[in-house]
Amino acid sequence: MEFQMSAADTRGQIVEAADRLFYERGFEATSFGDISSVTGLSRGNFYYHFKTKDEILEAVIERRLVDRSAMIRAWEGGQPADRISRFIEILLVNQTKIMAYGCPIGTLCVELSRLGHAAAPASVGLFGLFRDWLRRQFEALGRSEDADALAMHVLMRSQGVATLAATFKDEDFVRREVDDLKTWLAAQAPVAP
Amino acid sequence: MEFQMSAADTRGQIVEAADRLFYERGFEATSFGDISSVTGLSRGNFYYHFKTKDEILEAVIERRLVDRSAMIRAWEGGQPADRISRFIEILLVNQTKIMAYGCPIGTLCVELSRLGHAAAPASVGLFGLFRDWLRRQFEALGRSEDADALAMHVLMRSQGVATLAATFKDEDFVRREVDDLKTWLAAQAPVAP
DNA sequence: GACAATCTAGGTCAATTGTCCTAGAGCGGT
DNA sequence: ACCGCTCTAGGACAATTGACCTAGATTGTC
Repeated sequence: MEFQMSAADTRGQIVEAADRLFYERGFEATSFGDISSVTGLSRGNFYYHFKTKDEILEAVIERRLVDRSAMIRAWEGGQPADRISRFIEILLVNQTKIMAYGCPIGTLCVELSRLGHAAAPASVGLFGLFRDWLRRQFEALGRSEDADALAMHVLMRSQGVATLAATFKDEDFVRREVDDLKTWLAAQAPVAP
Repeated sequence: MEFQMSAADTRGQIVEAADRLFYERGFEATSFGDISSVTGLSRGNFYYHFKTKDEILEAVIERRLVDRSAMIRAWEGGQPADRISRFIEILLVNQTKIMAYGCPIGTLCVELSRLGHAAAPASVGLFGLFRDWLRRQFEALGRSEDADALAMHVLMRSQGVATLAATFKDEDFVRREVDDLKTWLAAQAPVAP
């Protein structure tokens, strides 16, 4: 190579490629050869930046945590119900990818949980991020009593839509369920303004 | 071996073990060595009964189709709403396994769809089985107009509950969502008897 | 009891896996 | 120009993978 990249850039490149591949193919199904092909970096180079494949997974989870935190932060404006709506609309914004690969968080959690992987709890933390945030929105909506249950309900329906979208690849279904979920949401406010 | 099993028994033993392992670990993550350990049969023996690993997968899908068809047939008694309730209650009956490995159909469909596996459409057929059956129940319930959409809605919520159950392993959540889904179901009948 | 068909065990094969090692290229400071 | 540190490439490693092969054990039929 003529020009050497800074270590941080290379590391970021690896994590970015791994993030995408872990989503599209799954963690176990993604090999170092795959990441090597995508990044153009040699396999041996990975072991300067990471000791094991599991360490790359940790970095990917951390990257997603940062990314999703920023996403949530960008939703701060507007009423609580509008913020929840933005979460629901991820299903439309990322529709193409979801129909092809499912939900990046849900699929990862199930895969890691199933294999009893050490990083499984960390991946659940990704869900926890949205769960806590949704709970706070429902609290702000005046539903402090069952805020967490409502948050789980929204997560549940998002996951269900993502799974069936990846299975049947039906755009109308996604649109319909997003509308239905929004209708449900509108009925959750205990008082009208 | 002292006693030779009939070919059908051996084949069935392989498919049964593969069915369980494909569920618990996933298709790709399950090796011939794993199936060999569980069944006590030699690796080489598999290739007398199946040409490839994909052929075992086809047999597993076929086995599940037969199994789920029988399950559905056993629900024939009672009112349409009661039958749909039995479907919903799978989440409680198989709660332990679902909390450990997710839904056997949903996880398989997503894995095969993601990898672009040739057997992906066949696995979607497993969903189709329940989808069609649920649609017929909603038609019998007097909801011919949107019967399929209602069927997909029930499937969607089941998948969502299964995914979050496998993620958070929260029994109360499952119980709560099953109750909620039944409440929703009770509100779907256009006329009371 | 002998024979042919059916079934099984175990070995071998090339390919791929995650991991490790080392030579050396690129870089910043002197 | 030199040196030491950071970074990279490419090969080697043992282990595991799905697939294939073949000798022989078991079985049913005559």
